[in-house]
Amino acid sequence: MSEKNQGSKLEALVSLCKRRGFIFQASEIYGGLNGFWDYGPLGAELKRNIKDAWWRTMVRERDDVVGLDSAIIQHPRTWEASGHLEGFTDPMVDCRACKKRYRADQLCEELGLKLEFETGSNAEKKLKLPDGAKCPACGSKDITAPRAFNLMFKTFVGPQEDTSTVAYLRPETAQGIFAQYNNVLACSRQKVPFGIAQIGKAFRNEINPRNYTFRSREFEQMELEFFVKPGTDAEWHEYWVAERLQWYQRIGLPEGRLHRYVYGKDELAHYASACVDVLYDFPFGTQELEGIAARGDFDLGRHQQFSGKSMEYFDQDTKEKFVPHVVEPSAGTDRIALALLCEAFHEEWVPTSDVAGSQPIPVDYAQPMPPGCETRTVLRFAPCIAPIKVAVFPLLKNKPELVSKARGLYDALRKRWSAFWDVAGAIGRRYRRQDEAGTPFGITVDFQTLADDTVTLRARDSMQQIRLPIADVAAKLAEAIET
RNA sequence: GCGAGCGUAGCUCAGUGGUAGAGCGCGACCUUGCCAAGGUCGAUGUCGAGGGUUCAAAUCCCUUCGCUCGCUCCA
Repeated sequence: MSEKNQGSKLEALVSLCKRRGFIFQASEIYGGLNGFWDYGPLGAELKRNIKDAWWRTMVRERDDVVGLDSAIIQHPRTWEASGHLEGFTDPMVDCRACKKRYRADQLCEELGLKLEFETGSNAEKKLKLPDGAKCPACGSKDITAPRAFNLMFKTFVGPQEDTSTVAYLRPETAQGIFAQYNNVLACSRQKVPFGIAQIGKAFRNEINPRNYTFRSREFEQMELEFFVKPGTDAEWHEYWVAERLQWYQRIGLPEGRLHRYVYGKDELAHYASACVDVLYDFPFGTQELEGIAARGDFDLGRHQQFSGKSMEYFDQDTKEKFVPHVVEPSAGTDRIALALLCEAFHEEWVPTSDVAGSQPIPVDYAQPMPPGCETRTVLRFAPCIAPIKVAVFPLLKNKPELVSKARGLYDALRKRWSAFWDVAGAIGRRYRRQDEAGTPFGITVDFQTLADDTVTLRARDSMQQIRLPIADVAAKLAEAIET
């Protein structure tokens, strides 16, 4: 598909997400707020399903991982220890002549110079460019003073606003895990190797949020910190990369559009021994869903240093004492939600006024629509992550016996799955509405149901119907949804 | 943050100084035996927001917010 078509595909998806209630712009009634998004009824279900799938795979189905839900606001020292307070500050300069922008430190490095501090008694140190600094592009010396960008959201604990009460909204959930490492270890009876998993909101004051929800200022992370014996980092890192790639395929992202980016030695943070990003082919480019990093003992070591509390682990078998090394698979829930939406979104040509069972064909954007066809928009979510699993319809709403029979089935199914009830309009319209919501199954109660207790089960992707006894419905759905 | 473009109904968009529109969608009712069907009726809205010019502003000017693209950034 051409770049233009990719762009219009994303536009069509954005429009559908609003129309059907997946994603809304945050604070829209006040003109919106850059970098923030709200999830509507279907989006909330979708995200919940992603998080449930992750938690099930990473925590419940494993013996060696336990969960945590730590506070968004941690002691400010946390961010000194983690390096975020310093490392998140990228001083930037602009060339007034040619309008290019640079990171001040990178600009200086390029010119073989060093960034300097303003002389003065200001409590906050101000950076300044050294003499001789010039724009590498146009050579102009008319460059703005470095401006500091702290990418952490700042707030105050308690009603007093001064430097003693400054706190930050966490830029990642990981540090809450490291800070509670000792407590979790003590209560969970886990032994190294073991992991602590957490799902939660994180906040970054991104310079320029872009690409729909891809880079947001408030977002949700799903992070595992997996603690291993020093020296076993590499094998565990490899293990988790493979595990995670498998998980993405299970929730419906095909292998062909997933990629791994292996960091070169020169790209790694100084304490890291390996890092692999899991990438997905978004319409706007191939971008990260998750980073899996082998971080050594950097995090626990730093917290040990800053808190004065020992983070050492005593291995009963070998009688060794060590600070565990950590392997960190860190995924972005909102990015995964966006990837699933992009992957699921399809437009198809379907013959009009045809009987049930007509086969849809994928839209060929290079061709005009064949005569006698119309476009069907369908979200082909994997059943396990579809916001609504099944919709139940009485064939006609003005026949009370159909309505009450269908309602009974709906009430039974909704106890187990998220289900949808719709009596309004023609049956075909109701099917198509569910196609746009990504609902994999539609069940219709008709007059034959009243006679023999069978219903039709219509599949979203093929538009095919089968007839089966009501007694078999739950098993049939479970087969598709719960595998 | 810089540059360019854009912002009108839920969605897609028309409307260049003079009574805010279309298609689709949405709601109610009727009809209707399985793929966006037909009929009748209905609601769509501070034309992104604020200010200015004008007898008169969706339209012209300024500011601001948001979106898109490019630059930059992505620890």
